[in-house]
Amino acid sequence: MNEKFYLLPEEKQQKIINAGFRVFSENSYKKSPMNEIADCAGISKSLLFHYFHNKRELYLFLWDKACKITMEYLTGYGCYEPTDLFEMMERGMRAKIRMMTKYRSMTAFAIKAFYEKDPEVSLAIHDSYQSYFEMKAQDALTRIDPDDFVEGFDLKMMYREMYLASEGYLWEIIQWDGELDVQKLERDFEDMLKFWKKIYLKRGE
Amino acid sequence: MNEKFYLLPEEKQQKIINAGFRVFSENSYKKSPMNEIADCAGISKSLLFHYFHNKRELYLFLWDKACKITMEYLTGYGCYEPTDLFEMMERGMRAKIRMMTKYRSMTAFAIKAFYEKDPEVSLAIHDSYQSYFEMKAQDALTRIDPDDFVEGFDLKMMYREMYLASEGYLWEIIQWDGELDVQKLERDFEDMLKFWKKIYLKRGE
DNA sequence: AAGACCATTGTCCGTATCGGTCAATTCCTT
DNA sequence: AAGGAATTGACCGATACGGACAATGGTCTT
Repeated sequence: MNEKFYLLPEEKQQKIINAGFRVFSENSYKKSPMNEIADCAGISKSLLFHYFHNKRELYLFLWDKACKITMEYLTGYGCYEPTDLFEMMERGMRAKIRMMTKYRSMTAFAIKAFYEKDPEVSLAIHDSYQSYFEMKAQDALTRIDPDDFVEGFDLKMMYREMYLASEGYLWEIIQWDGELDVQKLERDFEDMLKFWKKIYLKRGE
Repeated sequence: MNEKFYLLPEEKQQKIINAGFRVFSENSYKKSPMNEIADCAGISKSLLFHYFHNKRELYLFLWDKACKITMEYLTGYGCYEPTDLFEMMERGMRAKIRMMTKYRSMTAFAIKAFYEKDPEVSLAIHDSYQSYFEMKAQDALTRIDPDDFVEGFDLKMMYREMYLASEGYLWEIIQWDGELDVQKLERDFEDMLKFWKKIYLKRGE
């Protein structure tokens, strides 16, 4: 890509990036016209091609951007610091909610890109994904002390339960296309957490 | 549409219909080429236009088909008969799982169609949706006897919890693009239900 | 065998859109 | 005014689009 892109005023960069997220999140890679992206960013197609030499380059740049931002959020909210399970879920969810409200189309884009099948980009996406996230996950269950929980049920089941509910929650948010109320979302999720603690934990809190 | 379509052997009808579901579920209405649908159904574009005089007609036909099948499943599995809440959730989920495995792309299509914004079809979709489903829902919570549940927590919260987890579950299924194992899915969900009963119900079962 | 009927297809059309190029224009700085 | 950078409009060849229509080929009847 053309390094001069970074010399643009922040605001203009953002506008272009967001336009890319928007269009690519609504269509497959192949059916996302550069034209539309340029229009959506308020610039000419020519200028877009001036900064990104071709479509693939722009797409991969956006993917990388999305990964970096996600990474920032997750670490910024302490999701990778060792704590107990609920604390981790809360941090993770808070990070995701914030991210989704501030960069909604980016989140949608990231999901779609992850499942993109076009051979022109799919391989690069997957490779990049591995190097970003894959090793970081899955250590959630290891830092659990089973003695904290009420007896007689499957811990994995509980984790899966919570995981699915969170996913359903995020899915609900993504679909909704009105204005998002961060505070309300966070309150909602806190309620869910409280509810879980009450039910799953011995001490109830 | 051309009524002769119904005279085709069932198998061929299905192939065309499924092709439609596939393509329309993967792209927006505008960016779903009739060409692609015909190819996917193994017939010529001309023949497709022979049965459905234009794109809009095919799209709306598919939507109607999806609604009808959904309706059949829901009633067929007794989802509208009055029972207790868990029984209802189980029936509903069983219906949805069966439907998603047998008509996966149809389900994806229905979701996408519901959110379609193209003015050429969006209005018709929404009107139709209302006449199909909207009045039927929301009576789930009314047939609950609060005495059955453990005390001290919000019933609505619980319902929301379960609803979200189910949605997350379905979302997971939709994304997965390998072969689906119905039995495993149903076992999974039954486990979730058992888990819920154990936690939420006084009697534990 | 001839014709009638009908599902199915190939071909064509006019238009629109695609990714991408490039010369021209505008804008800013000195 | 001049030079360089930012930005654009016009253009290209290719292709894809929805849709129309005449031709093909098979099957049944007579």
